Amino acid sequence: MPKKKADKELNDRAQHLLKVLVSHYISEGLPVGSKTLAKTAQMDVSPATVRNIMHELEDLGFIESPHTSAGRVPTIQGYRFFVDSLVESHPVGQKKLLDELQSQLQDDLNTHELAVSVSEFLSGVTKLAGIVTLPKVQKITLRQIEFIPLSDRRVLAILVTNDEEVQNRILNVHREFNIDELRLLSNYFNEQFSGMDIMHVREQLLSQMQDDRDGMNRLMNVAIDMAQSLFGPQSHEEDYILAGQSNLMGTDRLTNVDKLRLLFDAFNQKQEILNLLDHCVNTEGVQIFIGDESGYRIFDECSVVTSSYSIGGKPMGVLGVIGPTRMQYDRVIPIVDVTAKVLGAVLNSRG
Amino acid sequence: MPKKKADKELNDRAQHLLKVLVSHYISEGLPVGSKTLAKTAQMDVSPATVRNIMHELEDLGFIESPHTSAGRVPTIQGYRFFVDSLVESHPVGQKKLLDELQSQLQDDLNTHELAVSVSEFLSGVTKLAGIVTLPKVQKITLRQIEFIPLSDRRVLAILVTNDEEVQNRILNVHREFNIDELRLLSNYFNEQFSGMDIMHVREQLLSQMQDDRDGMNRLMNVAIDMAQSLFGPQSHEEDYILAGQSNLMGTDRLTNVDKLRLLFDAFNQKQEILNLLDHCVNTEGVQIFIGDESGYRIFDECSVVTSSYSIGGKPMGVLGVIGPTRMQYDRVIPIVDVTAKVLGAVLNSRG
DNA sequence: TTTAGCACTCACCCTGTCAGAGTGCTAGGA
DNA sequence: TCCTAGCACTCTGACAGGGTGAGTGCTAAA
Repeated sequence: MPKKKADKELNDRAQHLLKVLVSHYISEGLPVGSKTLAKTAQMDVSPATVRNIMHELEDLGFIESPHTSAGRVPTIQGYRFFVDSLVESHPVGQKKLLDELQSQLQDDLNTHELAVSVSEFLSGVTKLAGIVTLPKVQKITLRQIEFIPLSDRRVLAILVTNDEEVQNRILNVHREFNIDELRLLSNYFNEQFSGMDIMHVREQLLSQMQDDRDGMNRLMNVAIDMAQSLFGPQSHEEDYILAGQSNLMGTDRLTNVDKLRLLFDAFNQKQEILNLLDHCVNTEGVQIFIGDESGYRIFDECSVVTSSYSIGGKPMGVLGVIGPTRMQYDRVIPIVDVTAKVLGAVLNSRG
Repeated sequence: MPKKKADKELNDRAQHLLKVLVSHYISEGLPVGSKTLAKTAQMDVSPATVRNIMHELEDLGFIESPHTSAGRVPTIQGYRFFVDSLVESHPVGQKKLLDELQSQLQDDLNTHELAVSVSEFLSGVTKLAGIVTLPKVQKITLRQIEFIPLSDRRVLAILVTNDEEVQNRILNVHREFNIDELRLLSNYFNEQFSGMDIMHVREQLLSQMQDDRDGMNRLMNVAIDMAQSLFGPQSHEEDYILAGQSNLMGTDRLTNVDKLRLLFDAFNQKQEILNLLDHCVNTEGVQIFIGDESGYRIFDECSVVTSSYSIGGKPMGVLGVIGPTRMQYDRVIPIVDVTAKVLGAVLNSRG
């Protein structure tokens, strides 16, 4: 039985102390000293012993002292250990939580409104910033299409997809079309493609393009011309819903105005945040980025807790919360987890 | 010639000193003392004289001292005087500004995108928060309408109005309609009402309701049923566009986290801000609220500079900036003014 | 009416002191 | 070999005291 400390391993006692320390620091926000820790840990060891162990923990990089004679504070690695050791720690209260969320999600919300509700729920219940990406609907079923002529060789296309979602796009076309031509065209589209997956529509139209175009009727030619821009990849104007940003103000060391400002600017520009969230979408379960683990400097002092939600077993989007590194992970993690499942369920039930 | 000071009036010298004091405070951010003021004002008077006048100004409530021996700081009333005395002060640089703005406003922006651009322009050029309300289009011309059946006795109505704006509404109807019925209905609507003002459509339909319904055909009856919910007052989901909120962080005394937080919460809830902006919409020219003049506590430490913009001579919306009380009014006011005019012009040119 | 001078008042900065908390180290005990 | 008690040391934060500088109010003279 090798009692000699393995360089990267912690014995049970050290692990326990580390957990207690992180937990204590999270709740109090002050560096934790050996005396306090010895008392809190309920282990019947003296502060001196605790000091020795803390020294070890510091050597291993789990904790650090802000200065010579303050207590110790968890490092990112320390938080990481703490978080990883939280396995289904607080499943309590989830039932109540679930009810609360369900009651907020009324039936007649569209997807966007649903995301807003969920984001506000997350932010409200965690007192952090909530974030919900709109579902990346990969399977878009075309239901109906209408064309309306605008001035200047532009045509407004209205796509009704997936029962209730409506998309409007303006197409620049090479000549004027009158109403009757466009009606013919929309009839053609609706007859040929209604109920089909939008990707299929595109592929089909494009493959026909390979064939001899002269052999086709005029309508078909126009349809092909339009297909590219009509069914091409779309850019949502709003890709995620953020709520409760102001909860991040004045929390902890985020009082630092410059940091906060960077963060808020990032929220507005969205791109960096989206990159991070995109990475999460295909990961099962709750994912946690602590401090700069995310690889984005903006989140230096923050942690991001996310979970992807699924429709029909396929992950379609991400939700989560953003808060200071020193957040109540034991509470937040199950909340994010359950919320993702509820949102998935709601979206599923709509077929 | 009454040289005795009228209780509420300031002689030229005092006015000048007040202006210089405010201006100096705005640029430096520090309380202004008598010596500094005497030097800056270029009036060839001694600091002692200046002190006497400052005392007067303090009695009249234009300035105040933060504590016994700091210089003086403008009160809200002082700012108000300063601002009111700025008549067309800095018309310079407007040409350049105008060009810059024009170049940013590309032709193919829809109204929403236009508002975003303008808001970002305002925030970028003033380094404050920019705000633009979406035009309150009172004259909505119906161009085309389509109905699409959804499940559960619901019908999706798509209204194309004013050439390019598209609105989607879900109607709860009393029975199922099939596609053909709905097509008949939309044909009826399009034939009868296309090109008409939407208010007229509603009135006309409602007035017909007074008549004997039994005497009408079935289609007409359905149309009347739908009219109420279809053409009723709508609620925009996004009523104004805010940009550069983060510019408000760390400015001056807004470092106060709680204040800032209140402000950001107000931005999110929108209602209070909208109330304020609504008051401005029917006012000609630039309007300025300094500190709590707006009547909203959230803006205690802020000033709001707005101007309404018009389409066809009728004010349709409001734009402006929000910043700390100590902002460069002489620069900001003409910017807001010109921007409103440009936006109006752009919207007008679209007919 | 203006100016110069003077005494006074604060806010701010720097310094020193002190208590409290926490540590590292060492020596003794289990 | 591990744990513990004790001791000396360090650092922070709060507090008090003194000096400085900017600014004021008042008064008396020009």
